[in-house]
Amino acid sequence: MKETAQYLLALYIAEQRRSPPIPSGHLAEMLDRSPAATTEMLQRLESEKLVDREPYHGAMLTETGRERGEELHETYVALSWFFRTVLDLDSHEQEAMEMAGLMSQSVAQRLVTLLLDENEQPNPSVDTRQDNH
Amino acid sequence: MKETAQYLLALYIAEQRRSPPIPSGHLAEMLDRSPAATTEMLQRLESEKLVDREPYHGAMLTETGRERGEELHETYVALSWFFRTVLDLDSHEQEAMEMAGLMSQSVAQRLVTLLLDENEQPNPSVDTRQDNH
DNA sequence: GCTACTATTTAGGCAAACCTAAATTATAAG
DNA sequence: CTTATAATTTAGGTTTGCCTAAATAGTAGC
Repeated sequence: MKETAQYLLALYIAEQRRSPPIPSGHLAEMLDRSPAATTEMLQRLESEKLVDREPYHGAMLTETGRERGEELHETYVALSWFFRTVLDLDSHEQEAMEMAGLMSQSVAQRLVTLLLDENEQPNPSVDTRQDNH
Repeated sequence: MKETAQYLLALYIAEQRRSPPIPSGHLAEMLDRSPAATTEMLQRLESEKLVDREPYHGAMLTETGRERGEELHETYVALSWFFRTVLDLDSHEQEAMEMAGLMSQSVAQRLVTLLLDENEQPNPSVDTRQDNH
């Protein structure tokens, strides 16, 4: 039941870029899964009242699903920032998406706080990149 | 095939504290799994030549298994340090064990490097704890 | 408004990990 | 040395998440 998070996050992100409902094929591509796997997972999420589905057209987050998706997105952004700025690693957005759903609430929350603090009063020594501008 | 890492790491840690072979029941307790699940996983690891098993007595890492276990342990230590010192979270060793096996090589490696750098020339502003001594 | 094409869903199967209960093996006590 | 107890393994089953192939629904061109 951990993989569900990835679909919620992908759906959340997709809904920011195009208007719902999001075709299952689009999610399948984002997550590198078969269309069939995506349909199946969306049905599971629907039964958990996290998404609304319009068969053959697409899916969209319910209110509850959007709340969860937003949390995941915050964590995802914080993780991406951490990978890029602290660990000096590019192109790790996919891993950030995967990990966002695997961390405990407390770790996720502290990580988000860390990013916010860092944006408020930047601390150059935290940014380990060679050339940060 | 991601859960296997946890057993390797637990076995690696157990082997530091007591002499091999490590009874499956001991691993089961460390990982909060049933004895049956542990036996099954050890058999799988054995078929992958990562552990040697002595039925009804216990298991020990092979050379290959120990290499992998050591990597996982480094990552685990770095993660524990990160949780405690950067995120100011205690009692997250269990989560560190779980996550150690889920991260990519590159992220794990950078995290370990970060810890080593930090030990060489400590940077107080990275340690976000209120009272660190 | 058909028809051909594309996208989605359904059907059927598989592998990884887990569990409980039953069987087996090891061990400790008398 | 035998037996009772404790630990481990085997047997049988479940859930999650994935896949391919077949069926179905939607859509665009004529």
